[in-house]
Amino acid sequence: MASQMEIARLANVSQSVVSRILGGRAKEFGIADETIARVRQIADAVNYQPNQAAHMLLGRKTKLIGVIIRSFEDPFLAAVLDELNRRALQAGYALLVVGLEHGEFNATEIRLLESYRPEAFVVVGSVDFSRWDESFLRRERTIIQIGSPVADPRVITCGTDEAAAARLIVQHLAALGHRSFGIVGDATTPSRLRANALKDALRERGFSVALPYAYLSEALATAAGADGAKYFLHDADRAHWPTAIVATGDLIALSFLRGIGDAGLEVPRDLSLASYNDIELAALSRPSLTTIHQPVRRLAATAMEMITATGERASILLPPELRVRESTAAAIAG
Amino acid sequence: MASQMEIARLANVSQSVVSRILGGRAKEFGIADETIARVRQIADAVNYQPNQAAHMLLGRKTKLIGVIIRSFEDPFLAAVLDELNRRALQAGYALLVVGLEHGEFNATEIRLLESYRPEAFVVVGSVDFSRWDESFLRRERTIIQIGSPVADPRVITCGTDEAAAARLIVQHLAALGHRSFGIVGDATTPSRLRANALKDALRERGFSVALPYAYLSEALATAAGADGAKYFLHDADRAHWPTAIVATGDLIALSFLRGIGDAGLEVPRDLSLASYNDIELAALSRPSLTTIHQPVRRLAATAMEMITATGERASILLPPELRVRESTAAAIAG
DNA sequence: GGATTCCATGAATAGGTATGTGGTCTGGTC
DNA sequence: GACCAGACCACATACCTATTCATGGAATCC
Repeated sequence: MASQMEIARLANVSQSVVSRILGGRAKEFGIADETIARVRQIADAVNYQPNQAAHMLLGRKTKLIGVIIRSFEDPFLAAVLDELNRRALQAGYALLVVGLEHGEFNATEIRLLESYRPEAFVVVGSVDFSRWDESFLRRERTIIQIGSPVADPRVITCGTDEAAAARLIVQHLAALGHRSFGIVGDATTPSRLRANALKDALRERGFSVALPYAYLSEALATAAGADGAKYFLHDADRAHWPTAIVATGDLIALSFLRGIGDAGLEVPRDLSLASYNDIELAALSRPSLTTIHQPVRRLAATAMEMITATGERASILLPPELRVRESTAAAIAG
Repeated sequence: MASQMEIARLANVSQSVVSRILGGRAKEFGIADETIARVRQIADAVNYQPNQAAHMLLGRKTKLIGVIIRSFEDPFLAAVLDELNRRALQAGYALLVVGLEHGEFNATEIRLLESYRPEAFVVVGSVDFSRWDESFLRRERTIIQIGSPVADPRVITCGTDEAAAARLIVQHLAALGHRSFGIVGDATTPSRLRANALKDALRERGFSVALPYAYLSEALATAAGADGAKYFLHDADRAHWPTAIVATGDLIALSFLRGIGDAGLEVPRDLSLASYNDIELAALSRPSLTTIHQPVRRLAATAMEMITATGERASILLPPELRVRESTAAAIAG
């Protein structure tokens, strides 16, 4: 709380000397050892801490990273945030965090963030940038997005290859003999992206996509899973039932699982279920989930490197990995 | 990015006029309508945003709240953070967030936060303040802790009544005929607090606590649940097995559930399981968890009110609520 | 017409830090 | 005894905004 000025008064030196000592440039300016020791000791005694406001005002680095997260409650995004936090602290950065209401752009929130002049922005999760304010995206400001890549050239993405992920899932399910597929998701951007990638992957292998079985609920996350289960269960025509369902996220899968189970169906006996993200609980549910693993640490680490690095920066796609667990099994003989 | 000075130059007025107009005090100073319009328009054109650094330097409100969270990955704490975020944005505050490594105090991290001079600190989750730096706790700075109350007079707590919660659980299990109890948790502060509260509640009702069955694993969260399951299963003396287990958190309970299930035991047939927090997935697991519900919104809202309010502030204890679900049932006849 | 009041705006300042420039000693050199 | 070189430090400034005080012109009044 004490300023350099106060310390200067107490030490009987000028503020500039204090600045040079505390800034670690004492030797460079040939300040007497005795003075250095005295100032250091006083600074310690009054619990000196640099005033970031003054730094910012001097046009120096703010050592702030603006984090815009789609949701705190999504365990995958939370894991990214956690790793981001770790890396940022190591690099001496503080995180100025804003969660998006309903995952949508909100000018007020972003402006609030901007007024603190963070050095870079990290968008955690997939969001629809097309609705975002041009003035936010336009400037030559580092914006790094972590999650499913969004096709926007103004944003540097650090994510996993969704097309490859979809192919992994489809290939796995096809190898188990599945021929009819369903998709459950919510109305968020990542869900949409994954649903599209899945349809592409299915088409690639010659499977026709029974469209009514691609269901993106208006509800969010866990509610979407329950909603999706209802949707599938209420279909009268059981003959057309898919034998495999892909959820666009583990939370959705877990809630879908519960909904399906409540109706007396069993996974994977009656239905195989795969999903995305590999949150911690995916391995702990019963049945455990076959899901696409996300390299959370590498994603966050890469994003932080991009921020601290100075040179060229380009979007990065990491290869996904499928963790096969209990929720997928051979299709029942038609 | 443009400053008031630049706008002033462009509009051919002094910076003070710009300040008065953009500060919404134009009328108060009787500035000509034409001037107001001109300045407003230019400010808009250059995308003016106030420089928080200058505000801070003027000794004004920083509009920053320092958030210290025990873990991003705990869904309960994440939910609190989410609600805190919502309320803070409404009040025009930004959140400067730091996650604690291993839930422990770290002077460097806190100092980083302090250098931005937040108006208040919110500690999300229960932490052991006794190990914290005196200089952080000493000053007359608002520090509000959300979660299981820690007995530290320097910190204002906003949490649920752990003693009452423990009584609710014990009463519920006792009513189901349970007479032998076990506790599973990890080595974190909230786990310890709850374990102690549970022991007190059991003692109150005259149940002796078989101490070996209060197991606080060194592992964290989900790992602790699996570890706890192993611990109980490896006990040779099945005769002394408790019929009801209380986990100190839903994540621990879910992982314990999986571990117990892998050994062929079924909840609640062979064992009743209760826990704390009522995270979203607690209702979606199979079996769903009987758990203490936390009034997340009220906790966060109350904390924010304490920050914005000016008068006296005192710790608040909210009454807990037990959500009875599938994981608890009548004890097997001894 | 000189004094008074109002109106619209300008100038100056504080706040904490880093840095370029100038100044004051001490001790040594011819 | 005048001069010089280091060694050590102080002064001044910029950064951006809110605010106090001051200024200038125009209109009003007796």
